[in-house]
Amino acid sequence: MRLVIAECSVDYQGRLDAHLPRALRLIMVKADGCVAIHADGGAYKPLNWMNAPNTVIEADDHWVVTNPKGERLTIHLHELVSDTNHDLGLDPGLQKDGVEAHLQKLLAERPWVLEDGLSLIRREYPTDIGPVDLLCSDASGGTVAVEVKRRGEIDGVEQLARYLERLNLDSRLAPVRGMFVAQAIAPQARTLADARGLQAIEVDYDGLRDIESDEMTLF
Amino acid sequence: MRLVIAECSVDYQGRLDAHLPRALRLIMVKADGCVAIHADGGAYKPLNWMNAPNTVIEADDHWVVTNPKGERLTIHLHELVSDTNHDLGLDPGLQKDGVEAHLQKLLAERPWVLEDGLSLIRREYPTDIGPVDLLCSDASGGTVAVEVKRRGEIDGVEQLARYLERLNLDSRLAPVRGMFVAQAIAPQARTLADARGLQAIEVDYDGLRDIESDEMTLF
DNA sequence: GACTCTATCTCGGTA
DNA sequence: TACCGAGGTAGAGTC
Repeated sequence: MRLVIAECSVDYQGRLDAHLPRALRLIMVKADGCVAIHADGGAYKPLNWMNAPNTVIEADDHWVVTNPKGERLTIHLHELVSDTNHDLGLDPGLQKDGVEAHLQKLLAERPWVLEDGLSLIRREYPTDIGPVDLLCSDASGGTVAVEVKRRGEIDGVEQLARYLERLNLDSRLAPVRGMFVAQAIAPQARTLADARGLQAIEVDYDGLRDIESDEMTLF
Repeated sequence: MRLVIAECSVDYQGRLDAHLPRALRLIMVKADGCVAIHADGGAYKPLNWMNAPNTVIEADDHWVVTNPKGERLTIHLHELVSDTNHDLGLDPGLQKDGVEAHLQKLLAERPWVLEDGLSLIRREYPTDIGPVDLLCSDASGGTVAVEVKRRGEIDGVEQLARYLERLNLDSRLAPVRGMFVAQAIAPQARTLADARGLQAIEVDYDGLRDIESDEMTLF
């Protein structure tokens, strides 16, 4: 990773046009070639950047970064303060826990915690407007579409309603009822779910994980 | 801006739990106190971060960054390679051109490019769930609600449908038809627009700008 | 402060 | 590859 501190001005032409007036900034060039221009504030987002894959052409007083999509970043270097380089090697990567994917997986493995007798037909059941998180069948053979969210907001309820509309056009599945599942459901989301005739269920993520680890220790 | 290159491992507990195994990385601390941990690849997004406002407590072999929301980032420093500091000062900021606001302005000035005979009633026409981008009247005196997006996705169609529902409650306007306009419309958004009886129209931003500059040179 | 919507969103998954 | 949805979305504007 190359770190350059320099007085610079920058122009970007690509998905939009943008210009940075002359000022002292950090220019970060990573091993994969991506370039980011940072000011001394404003969270982690750079002022300007160019992602890999790209080509950097370096002249005395300016760099031109281009990519295959035809975007172009031009950095004019007015005064160089510092220029260092460190080989960091490959990163082992981030381990995450507690996101929607994991919650969905936990529920797919034990749908009966949502309702007695519920069993999984398929995860990510496809429709022509996108996949339904879980398609299940209930104790009496009816079909249930389940939308899983980490936080249950109004968007998610609408998403589920859209899917149901589509699924109910399929005579092999109809009638399908909807179940909105989240770790926490906002009051407005619950109200909308009620109005649309959808069940809204809060689940305890840590509780599910405990069930998982209990099941693991059985074997 | 402080730049630390170090062999480190990192833990984040907050909106989710995340862990970074030991490796060589860049730790960037900006003047406003925000912290970002970068690997030598992977675009501009850091592996882990903590935005301002926060508090950094620095011990010999580890840092603890906490914020008022109760999130916590712990950085264990195993081996320090480099530690530098530069005062960059305030940044004059980025100047942008070509975002949704501009596209909306271009269309407001010449709605007839969307449909022959279309004329503007008002931009940002208010409803009780938010403003409609453009409210227009067509050649036969009917009312048209236009939603403008840079990229047309399913959310935008849903947004337009909600506005129409509201507008059609107003007997002075009803019936109002909907027009979904974007530089590029996703297939699923088009499908949903069709199902909702909404027109989906792609417009050429550069073409609109050319018309604008042509009009400018006429005067 | 709360709500809404944009974004050069980024990033991961999948067909 | 293109497309879709999630995100510790962040950030800006409005009420």
